[in-house]
Amino acid sequence: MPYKVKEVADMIGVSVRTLHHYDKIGLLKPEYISPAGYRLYTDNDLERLQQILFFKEIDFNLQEIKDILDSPGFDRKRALTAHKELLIEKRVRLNKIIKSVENTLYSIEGDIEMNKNEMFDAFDMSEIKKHQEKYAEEARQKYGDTDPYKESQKKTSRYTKEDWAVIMAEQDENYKKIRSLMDKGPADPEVQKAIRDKRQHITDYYYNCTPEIFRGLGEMYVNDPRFTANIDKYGVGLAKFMQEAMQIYCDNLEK
Amino acid sequence: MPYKVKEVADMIGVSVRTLHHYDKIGLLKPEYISPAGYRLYTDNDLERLQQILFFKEIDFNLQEIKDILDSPGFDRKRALTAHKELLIEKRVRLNKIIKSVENTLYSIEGDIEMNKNEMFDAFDMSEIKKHQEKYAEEARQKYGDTDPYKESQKKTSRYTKEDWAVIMAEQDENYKKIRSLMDKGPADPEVQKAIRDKRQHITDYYYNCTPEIFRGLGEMYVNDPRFTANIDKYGVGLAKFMQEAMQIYCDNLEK
DNA sequence: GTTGACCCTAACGTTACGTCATAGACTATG
DNA sequence: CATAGTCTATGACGTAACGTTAGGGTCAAC
Repeated sequence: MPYKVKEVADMIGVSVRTLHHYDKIGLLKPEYISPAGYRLYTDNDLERLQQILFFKEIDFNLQEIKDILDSPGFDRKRALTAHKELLIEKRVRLNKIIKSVENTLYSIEGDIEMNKNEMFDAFDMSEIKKHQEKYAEEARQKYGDTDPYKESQKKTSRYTKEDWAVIMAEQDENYKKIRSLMDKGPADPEVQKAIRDKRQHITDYYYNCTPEIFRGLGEMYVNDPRFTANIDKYGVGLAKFMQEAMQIYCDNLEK
Repeated sequence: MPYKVKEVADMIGVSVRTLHHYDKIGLLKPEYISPAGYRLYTDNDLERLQQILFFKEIDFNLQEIKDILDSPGFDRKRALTAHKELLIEKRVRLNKIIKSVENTLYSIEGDIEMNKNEMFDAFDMSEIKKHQEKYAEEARQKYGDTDPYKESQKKTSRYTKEDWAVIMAEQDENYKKIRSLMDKGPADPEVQKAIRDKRQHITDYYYNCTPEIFRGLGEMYVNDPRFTANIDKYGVGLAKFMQEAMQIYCDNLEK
């Protein structure tokens, strides 16, 4: 009981033309063809179509999808990881744009003509460099000229002022969340989840934060007074608490 | 001292071909043409180009940009407001996608095969159709009914399960934040900022929340026991506190 | 007076389909 | 069983915003 084009189209929510197209470019050829030349799709075909839509949704183009689905040894994990980075960048950018639109709106509301320079400051890259330089020296001492450091430099060099606002806000939220959970103890599931988010945050925006690095970072939170001071702004003892939670988190990873 | 194509291109960061294209479609015609037929751009032209790039950045197409820049009475505020909605929707979707990719990654890491239904539940395809309908509808009635309820219905009908998760999480954060600020009093700047966020949240995801409506909403928080109970889950007295803060917020708006 | 960098127009290529146009296949009903 | 209505097929042109040759002038410098 195979399905005809329109049945598939209605079931999955694509157009008939799309199926024709996928057939033509060899991305999805129906398993059977009726004597009259009708395309007859099986459940296998539907599954493949689902896969196609999944990859399309995350912005692969059709050729890439074909490559992915057709090569058996394809490294999906790496592809997805790489792609996730792109998506994050996209989101950072989108946030920036929304902010910019909001600002323009506020300025219109307030009848204050936004001058063009201000309007385009949002898209200015040079501003950021200064901000970056400020931390560069410090970071070099801490991390040395290691890979994570370089990777971070590469990534952060692409961020704008607005990106930083978003990143900082996220970090801020995270600290606050963890502080609010301090009385539950460092091993609490919610705390551990927040710690995982913290590591994810670092990986997303700075560099691939391995467990070893993450553990080391925790150590610094208590051993480097600058870190401690910075974190304890959110609550006395937070730095120490985070270090403990991070250690537990890393221990659990190794099991 | 006008600029030639390549100079403009290098200065602003677009391709020469793009300038040719904009010229051809009448979006940006250089103020002068040299005897040899060279395009010669003035500072005015550069300014217009900046404007073009701004609107392009926020995803208007070239025809729309032309309309905006060429009609003096164009209502920028409405255009931007409408556009912001689209961007928010885009972000909600993007978040959903990132989550899905992350889940896929986790499942790969954990060697747990994610079943296909789970994998694709996230991508409700009917959603896409609605999105298309929305464009047609918007074009037809431009700005028809302002009834907040209908607007909200229209908006929320487009949200998927995943969207709701994001929206609810935001709301949750907001309540928690305000609760944590309760001892500062309802007029505190931080509280007022959170209240503004609250209103923005409503406007973003539900309907255009005017000050009058917002004030009325505050009243309901204390007068409708269902609201009160729901909000006071976050902390006893929060509903009352929010109502006071919202009142102060609205009072300040009127000044 | 010739190089090399720059300018022009014209026109086809790209992506992922949408949208006809034309014509055959299948199903239900009178 | 003829006919209407729905579905199927294959072209083939249209879309958006340019990229990319191709073929041929222009200009300042050496």
